[in-house]
Amino acid sequence: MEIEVPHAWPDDEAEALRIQDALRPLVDTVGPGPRAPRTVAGVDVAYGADRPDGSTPVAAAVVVLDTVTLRPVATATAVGSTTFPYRPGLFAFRELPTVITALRSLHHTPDLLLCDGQGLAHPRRFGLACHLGVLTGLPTAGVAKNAFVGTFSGLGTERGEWAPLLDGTEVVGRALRTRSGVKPVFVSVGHAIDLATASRHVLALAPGYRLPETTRLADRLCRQVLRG
DNA sequence: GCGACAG
DNA sequence: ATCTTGTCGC
Repeated sequence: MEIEVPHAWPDDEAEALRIQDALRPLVDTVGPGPRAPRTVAGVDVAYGADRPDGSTPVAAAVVVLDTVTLRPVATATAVGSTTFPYRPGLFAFRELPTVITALRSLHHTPDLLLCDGQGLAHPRRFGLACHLGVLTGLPTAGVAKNAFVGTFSGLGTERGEWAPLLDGTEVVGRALRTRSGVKPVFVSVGHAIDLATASRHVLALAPGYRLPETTRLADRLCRQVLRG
């Protein structure tokens, strides 16, 4: 698919913050997004050992699933390297360049993109999923294994139950139980979709494990690519 | 000032 | 994220 990147990739923190500020107003937090997506893509990145020159090997994978069969219908991968260090809140600048490369080689445009990490549940309301949504124009949502900002309480123990993720009084996402008795995942809006719709799709994509099949398959693929 | 901090 | 096999428990 075609992706226009409106900014150069920053090499320092201050520039990265400026880019987030500039792109944040472009996020569509209303949606409602696809009610019945036919395909959903999972995106993930794996890292190798830091090189002596300070760069880090990166492999990105995109796996498109048919929402009915939950089987892959298309995949794309890319390898690269990063010099941007890991900084909570600036995660996207470390991962997105290679992810964009992979997406550009994808011969299919999914109805929804699920990212590993946060969307609006971010200190400046512009997590990885928001950033990728703005760059691609596709509906996106974040599915994180841990909360970044926000707290929740009163979450039931059964699969399907959820509790709002609150940052002060603002709902920034949702703690969603995808497996009974197992730690929830943290869903937040990325772009062009609403929270309830995004959560519904995440639950449907995770019939057997805590993480949705999209991210499980993307995770497996990028690790495989990183090796050889 | 101290600790926390998506992947 | 990554370094890593078996193992305790439902």
